Amino acid sequence: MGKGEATRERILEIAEAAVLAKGFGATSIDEVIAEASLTKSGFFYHFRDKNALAREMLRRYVETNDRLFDDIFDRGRQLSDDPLQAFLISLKLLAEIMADLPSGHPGCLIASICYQERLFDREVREMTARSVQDWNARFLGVFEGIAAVYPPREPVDLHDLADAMSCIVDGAIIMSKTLNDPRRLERQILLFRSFVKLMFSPNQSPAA
Amino acid sequence: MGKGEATRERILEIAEAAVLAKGFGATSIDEVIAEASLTKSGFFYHFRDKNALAREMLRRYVETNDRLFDDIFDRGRQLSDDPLQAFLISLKLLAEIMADLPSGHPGCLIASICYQERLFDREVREMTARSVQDWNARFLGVFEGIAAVYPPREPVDLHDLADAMSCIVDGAIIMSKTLNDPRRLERQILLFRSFVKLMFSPNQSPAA
DNA sequence: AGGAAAACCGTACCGCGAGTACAGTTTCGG
DNA sequence: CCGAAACTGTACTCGCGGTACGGTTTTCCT
Repeated sequence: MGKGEATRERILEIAEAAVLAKGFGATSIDEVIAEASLTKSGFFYHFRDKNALAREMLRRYVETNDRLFDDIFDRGRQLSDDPLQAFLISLKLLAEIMADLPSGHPGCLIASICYQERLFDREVREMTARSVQDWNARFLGVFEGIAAVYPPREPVDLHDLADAMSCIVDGAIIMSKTLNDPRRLERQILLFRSFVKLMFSPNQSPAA
Repeated sequence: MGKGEATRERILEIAEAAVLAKGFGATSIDEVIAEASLTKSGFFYHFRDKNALAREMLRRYVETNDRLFDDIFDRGRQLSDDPLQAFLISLKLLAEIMADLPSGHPGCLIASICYQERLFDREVREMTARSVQDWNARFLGVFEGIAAVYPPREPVDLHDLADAMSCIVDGAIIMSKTLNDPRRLERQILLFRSFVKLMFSPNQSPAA
């Protein structure tokens, strides 16, 4: 990694934390460059404007999350051949990772951008839409695999179930941040896990 | 309603739409007053600063939502004496209302504030936390009523279930806005409805 | 009707942050 | 050691939040 690239990464990291805490519109370049020990000229050498910064931040964020999901679901499949069990394991892993974040989840950049849409150009908004759709498609694949083996107890649209994954995580992040209680995120993920388990588990009376 | 109060309402309405679309930090007072046909002096006559505006916006938003929930859950209870059925009816009503919003849900002000927390004073942040807790408590009461009659199929913490309500709505609003597809919100509410139904329905084999 | 208070308007100003322009300087890699 | 990459420094424009304050209209109450 060249020196320039390292600086870019440093800027992006600082900017992301600031944007998640205060919003994009309220994040000043002056403050970012102060923390990065850089001059304004230095900043604009790397990013032509604030929108370029947003694009790179988003690209970085999506990439990181994609890798995380890849890891988690790969591990789930490694640990069980059964698609339902594999998914339940993955969800547990996800919950653990979220619980282990030192000061809670810093926030979802897509949600942050969503609430400031008019600030960004079309390209950024298309990137957010695309990444959400990608995640939905990923989960849809998982649920289709499960449903092929275990018919759902209630009639359920697998698309909606796939969407629910992102919805719950995003919603729970907001609640965790608002109430300043990081554990809520973990608990909501585990609750969704219960739901999936209940939905696809073979129909039988509970052991007494 | 006096004339001053009407102006205040007009300002709040315009500001809310702008904040939900662009974020608080990026919403300029100049633009708000232009749309409200008001001068800067007029604005500062009503609100001492931007934080006072935020406080009033939030108060208004919470009040509106509280009334909506009151209505919906009252109607549910009117239409069925059974707590589970009443809740399922209320959720259906909620889904319908969300689906009928002409251009989709405009956004959750609490989520918007959450992603710009550092912009607001302690009072505003405490108001958001308090209102979320109130909603959670409301739903907890509902689920306790249901669980008293129908023991849940899976061991579930009713607090988590109550939290899930707000999480899903908030998350689904974000997805709806990001994908520009208002129907997702409705569908997620109905999916949660299926979950509750499945969780508390008496254990029996499905009719063949 | 009249008068006081409420609800504004106009103007002038300050400071901060985004962004531009551009010339000069350091640092790194081949 | 040379050229490109990675910056620094300075100086400027413009829009926005916010202040100050005097003047004007509108409303409401007696």
